[in-house]
Amino acid sequence: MAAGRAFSDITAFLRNQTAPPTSQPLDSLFLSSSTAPFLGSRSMMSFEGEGGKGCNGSFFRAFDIDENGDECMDEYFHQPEKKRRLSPNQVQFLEKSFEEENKLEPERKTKLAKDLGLQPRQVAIWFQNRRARWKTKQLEKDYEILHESYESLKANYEILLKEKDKLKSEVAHLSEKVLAREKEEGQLKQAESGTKRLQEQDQEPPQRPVLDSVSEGEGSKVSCVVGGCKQEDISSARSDILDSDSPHYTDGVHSAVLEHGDSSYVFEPDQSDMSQDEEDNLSKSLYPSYLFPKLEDADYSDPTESSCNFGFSEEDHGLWNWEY
DNA sequence: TTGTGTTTTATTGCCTCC
DNA sequence: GGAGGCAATAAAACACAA
Repeated sequence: MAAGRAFSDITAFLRNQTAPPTSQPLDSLFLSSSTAPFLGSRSMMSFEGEGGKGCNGSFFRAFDIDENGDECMDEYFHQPEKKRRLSPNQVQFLEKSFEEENKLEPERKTKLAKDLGLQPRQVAIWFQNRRARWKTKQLEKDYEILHESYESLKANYEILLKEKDKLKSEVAHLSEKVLAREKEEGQLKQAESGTKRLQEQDQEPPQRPVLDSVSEGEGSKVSCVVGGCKQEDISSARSDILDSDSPHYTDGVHSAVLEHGDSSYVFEPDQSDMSQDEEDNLSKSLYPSYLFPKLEDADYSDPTESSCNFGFSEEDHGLWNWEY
């Protein structure tokens, strides 16, 4: 490498240049305290001569001219201090060293300074600034990672928020249906009690035991009046009423709900206006276990025996067991 | 060429550690 | 108390558009 060769040649040259007796006063300047103007950086000009844009070659010119007299050199070294950038080769060398270890022990500092023809303080400053740049970069990286993580969490949060809203509106919709059902049941009971009263009025005075009339074959309607209504009669009556405006009530699910008689347990998704996909989605999104703890407590082992099966078929029960 | 923004080198002041 | 590290800052060097 020509540049590398030039670099080592110039380094050697510089090391020699600081030695001559004529530069003896300069050495004392180079070794001056940190508070004094630092002139050691002038040695760097030689590196910039390899192609550095900032090079004005004044160092060498100064020495060339120096042969003609001391005034020129004095003039050069008394001009205001100017910063000199390190050459690409010096920077490369320092970078490699930094990669190995970003802290600088005194021995390493001295060695680096010697190898590069720099003042140990310059090497220390370079490492100091390099650590600062590394820290800044690291902070930027950390920020980037955190930002990505934040964006991801935000996206998830928004999805969950939408899902929550959807569930909320479904719950509201279903609550409305439950209320409507309760209202219908109330009307039904009113109608039944009205019928009872009418039938009681039609009865003869209770001179004979009621059971006699049964034995006389009055029919099941009479026995219903005395012993309380038979379940099937009531159920069929309810079905008659409800079926008139709710055709889908005739399926097993809804009739079972009615048989249970406790409307507070009624939970009936109206799937009549949904496609199969929507039903599937609803099944997964609508019935998370935490929403309906009562259902969680119910025994689904035998839907026909359980008083808390809510009229759902066995395949329906599967919907309640999915993990949210 | 010049104005302006960025990068690099160097200083200063403060803090911690031995 | 001195050495060394760090943050903040100054200032020179550099890049680049107009």
